[in-house]
Amino acid sequence: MKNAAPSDKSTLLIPLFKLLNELQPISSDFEELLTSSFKIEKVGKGVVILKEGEVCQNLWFLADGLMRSFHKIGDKEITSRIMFTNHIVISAGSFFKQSASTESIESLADCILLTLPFTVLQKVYALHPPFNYHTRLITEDYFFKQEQRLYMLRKPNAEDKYRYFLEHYSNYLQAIPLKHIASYLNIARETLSRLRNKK
Amino acid sequence: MKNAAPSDKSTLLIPLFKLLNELQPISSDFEELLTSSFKIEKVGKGVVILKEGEVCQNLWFLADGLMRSFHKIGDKEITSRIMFTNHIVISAGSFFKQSASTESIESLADCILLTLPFTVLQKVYALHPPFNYHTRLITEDYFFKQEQRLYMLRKPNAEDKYRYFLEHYSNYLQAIPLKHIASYLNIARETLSRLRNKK
DNA sequence: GTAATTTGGTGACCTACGTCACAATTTTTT
DNA sequence: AAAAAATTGTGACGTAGGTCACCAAATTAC
Repeated sequence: MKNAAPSDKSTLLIPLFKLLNELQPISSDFEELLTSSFKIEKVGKGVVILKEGEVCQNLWFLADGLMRSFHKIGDKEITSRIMFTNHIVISAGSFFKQSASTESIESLADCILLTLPFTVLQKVYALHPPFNYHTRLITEDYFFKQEQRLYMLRKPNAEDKYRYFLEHYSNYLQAIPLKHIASYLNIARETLSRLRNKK
Repeated sequence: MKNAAPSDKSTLLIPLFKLLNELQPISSDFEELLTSSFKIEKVGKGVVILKEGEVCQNLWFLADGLMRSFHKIGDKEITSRIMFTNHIVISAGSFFKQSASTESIESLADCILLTLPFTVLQKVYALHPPFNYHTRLITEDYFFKQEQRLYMLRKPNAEDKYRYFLEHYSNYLQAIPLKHIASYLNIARETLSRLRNKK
């Protein structure tokens, strides 16, 4: 853990509050409520924060670092999402329905996480119903991104899929091990290796 | 159009209100507001209700019938979703952001639609903020279903994809032309034909 | 700084499935 | 009820990309 980034909650939450305020301004009271609802947590690289089969009891705001979600088919790991700094991390189905997760989530780098338990979030909603508006829009946005990913997976060949990745995530190319990118794009590690070197 | 189903709004909206009430009971005042916000519309088979490039200005509640969304790659149509009776029909990205749609939506059978324009929906939210709660949960649910579809597209072979379809939609098998199912599963029409007949 | 482990690159091989072409069947039109 | 159009089935064939095996390079551990 070489990370020397600022590590107090209010600082780390600035990007989240910025996002919320852009959707609809929030009061400083509510900001405080939210701040006190999150718990700060640091994890090193390669830590599994949610294991297949468990219930995803937390929502994480990834203040710094990189994560991926994956599930197993036989002894193979399929990377389903790659998640970046200042994004929300959950296993959607499991968190929303508080049911067993079909995927695991692990860190691909040292991470700073702000953890919000499901139960606490429900209290936040109860205390502050307008927050449903914010989360509705955020969920809509994540829905939209899922749709993009579905388009990607339907691309007719490996090259088009890789091109999609370049267009959307080129700034993260260095940080993510090739094998995870390949798995995310649903192509073989070797195919991606050839693709990026040839041509 | 051979459909002789009941055709008054309040009757057609019963399944929607049932869904809403299960999430959180709604007042009869609000039910009335919603009912008056929807417009009833019937379309025959093969009608395109949203064209690629247009803004998806409506949310539709599909009271009866069957629809699909698709986009073009070259001269090929890729079916992205198949939508059933009593489900909400939108082009998510386009509707949420009121931006140009990347997909078209067309009816696969005679349909009864209940149409709610985006602008009217915004007024509904304004008049009745708790409705954000309902739509948040509904969006979460659709998000979850998207996730399922992503799993499907990552299945390692055509047979597994077809099996997924059988498990989830076997009751609609007859109603949907094979070529659309194949396209939805991202496999060739011919492959699906062989799959279902052989074995 | 060296050993151990993980990750990425490259060749050889093979097969699942896409494509093309056309026939059979079903549905729609008139 | 016949004709036309759309949908599905089936064979022949080609290839993109998966798998296996192994080496090179980079990262991590000690």
